[in-house]
Amino acid sequence: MSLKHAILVLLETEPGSGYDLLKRFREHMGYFWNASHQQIYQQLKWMHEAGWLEASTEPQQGKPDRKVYELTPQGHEALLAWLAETSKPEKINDSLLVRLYGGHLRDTENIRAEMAHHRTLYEQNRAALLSIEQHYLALPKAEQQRYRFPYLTLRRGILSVEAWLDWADEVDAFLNHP
Amino acid sequence: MSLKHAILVLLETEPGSGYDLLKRFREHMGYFWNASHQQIYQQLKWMHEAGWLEASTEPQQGKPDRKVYELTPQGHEALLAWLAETSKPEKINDSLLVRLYGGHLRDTENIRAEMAHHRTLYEQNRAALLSIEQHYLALPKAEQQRYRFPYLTLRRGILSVEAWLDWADEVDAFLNHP
DNA sequence: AGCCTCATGTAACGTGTTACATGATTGT
DNA sequence: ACAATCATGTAACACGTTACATGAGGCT
Repeated sequence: MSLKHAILVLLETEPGSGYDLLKRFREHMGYFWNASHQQIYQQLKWMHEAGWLEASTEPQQGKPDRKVYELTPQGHEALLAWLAETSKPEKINDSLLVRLYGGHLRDTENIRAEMAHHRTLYEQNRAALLSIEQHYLALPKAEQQRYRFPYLTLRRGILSVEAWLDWADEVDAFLNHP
Repeated sequence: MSLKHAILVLLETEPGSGYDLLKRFREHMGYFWNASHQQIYQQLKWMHEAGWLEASTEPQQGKPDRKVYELTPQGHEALLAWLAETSKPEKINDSLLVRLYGGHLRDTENIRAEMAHHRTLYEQNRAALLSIEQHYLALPKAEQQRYRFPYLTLRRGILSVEAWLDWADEVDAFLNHP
């Protein structure tokens, strides 16, 4: 619900530019957070104006300047306050399920194709997550300890994708024996 | 991503008022779609103006008038066109995971309490879904056939909640043996 | 007396998407 | 030649949330 705070969590660990954040979201949080670059720049601008972030411009050769942001004490406080809040469960709005709910209005082949397409994406996703997990499990104990919280979120990604694929098997079985 | 089309799916089966739709979302689609009454009224207004819906006012005694909507041929067409579109996987933005990712900035007790709170909600949810499933499985074959697509979405809800609870067990084990 | 359900809506704000805009460097 | 990556942003629009507003009837 709050991209602002997701950005704060990332910047707390290490300062970075909008572009850096985009990559960090994709690399480390892809299975539970998604944001476009436009939105990241908008939120950075807002937080900068609100005094949560400090910006410094790093000139580069042959590339546009990098605008590196880091937390101010106010930004740190805003993050801690948010982390202490009581959270609500996520709102789920899954259009694939709406589309399936209305399956009687569709051609079965169309549904099968849609499921197959999504399955491919989920399978690729699962492979990527499992390989990240192998990488984590190969780390020495001390390193594992450092990344224990991100690892828990990775496990969520894995269990989540596997549950989707199990469900997809059920759907396929259903479509094939109506 | 499209409340408009979720509403169209519901109204295609049976005409209804904004208030009816709110209840239908809660009763039949709660595990994959959520909308507030304000938003439903806004979208109904938009779709009425766009010619997707026709409205008729039913006066009632001692209660405000009901404004019942049903699909126009254009609305039907819009729905079929949407169902035929290629869909993208849902965007996931799960703030609980952002909060856990930043767990090193938090008190462990605080995390445990948050997890326990969410667990209670998910367990209640699971119980509700399993009871709906029992009800479905007790129906005669012909009725089961009629509700086969909604049943598939129900299965998604069940597998999804169970996967969350499995993950919560892992998190608890982790927090207790750090 | 106070809360829940029925039943509708507006206004302001916050969040997210799509399209547009620029421009150098590196790889195929 | 063409696409990708690096790096930044604005503008318009779509979608969603919170707060406000009204008013009857039933339950505890």
